[in-house]
Amino acid sequence: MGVIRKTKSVEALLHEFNTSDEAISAKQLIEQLDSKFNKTTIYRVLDKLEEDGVLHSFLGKEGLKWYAKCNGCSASKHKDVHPHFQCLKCGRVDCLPFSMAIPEIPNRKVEVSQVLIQGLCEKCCV
Amino acid sequence: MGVIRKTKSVEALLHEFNTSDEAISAKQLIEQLDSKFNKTTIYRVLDKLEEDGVLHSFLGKEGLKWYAKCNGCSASKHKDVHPHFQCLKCGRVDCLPFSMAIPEIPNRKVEVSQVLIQGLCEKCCV
DNA sequence: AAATATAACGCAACTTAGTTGTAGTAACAA
DNA sequence: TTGTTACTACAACTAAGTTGCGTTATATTT
Ligand SMILES: [Mn+2]
Ligand SMILES: [Mn+2]
Ligand SMILES: [Zn+2]
Ligand SMILES: [Zn+2]
Repeated sequence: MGVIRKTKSVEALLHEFNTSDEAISAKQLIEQLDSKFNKTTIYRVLDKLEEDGVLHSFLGKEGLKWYAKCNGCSASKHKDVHPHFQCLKCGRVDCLPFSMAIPEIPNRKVEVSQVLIQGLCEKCCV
Repeated sequence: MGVIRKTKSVEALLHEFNTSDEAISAKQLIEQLDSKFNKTTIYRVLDKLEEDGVLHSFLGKEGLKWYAKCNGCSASKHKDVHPHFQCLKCGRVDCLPFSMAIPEIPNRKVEVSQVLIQGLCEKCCV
């Protein structure tokens, strides 16, 4: 962790991610914590937590930014790469606990890949 | 909604996609055709062409909307599903001509999936 | 060829996720 | 307790994309 102070907003955000296993969108966090923190603060803390390897981010269905806890990442190395799943009915998003093989592509150098699978989640399936 | 008239904007947009094999972002089309058509028109024609199975859309790196030609799709069935590649250096995007197997996920019903691979393109690789 | 119906157009105003600049405040180490 | 500066709130901004509406162009009918 680089230089990050234990401020109220940092603790509130970490609390959100520690009391849920799902991903949370920046939008949702801003709504939830609206009375307590300014949206700018939330965006900046999220940035910082990502830099420090505490969270990772990705884009969901409508191009919104989502965040989720990292497992075993650090400021210097983000190694926790995996696909994400978004429910088309309730909108919830979570990290899928496996990795997908990315094929080599002729004449191109693959560096990252992001996979977003969409469908019905456990709760909406039944 | 099959009723589409052969207007100047429709022809101009189709021309863009017929003279290039790459995907093109809405943003780029608006810039390119700025002197000829209003951006609202461009967005609406792109919508229409997608509905009609002429184009398909997806989100790129920064959440921008990209479009590319469909192969063998129709208004009733979009069957042309494949990953996309975006170059981290020049920003260009194209369709990858193969399909990726999406794993089944326990207790979930997979419906769609979008894969965006990022790295260096053919031109930027050397 | 003219009249008609309506799809498509341009424009301006709007929406909204996310960003930027800045002056004041609070965390933490000295 | 004091000093440094990371962090915060606020307001103003950015930019991709959307919406409403009066006008224009395309295709169809007469
Ligand atoms: Mn994840
Ligand atoms: Mn494609
Ligand atoms: Zn669901
Ligand atoms: Zn390139």
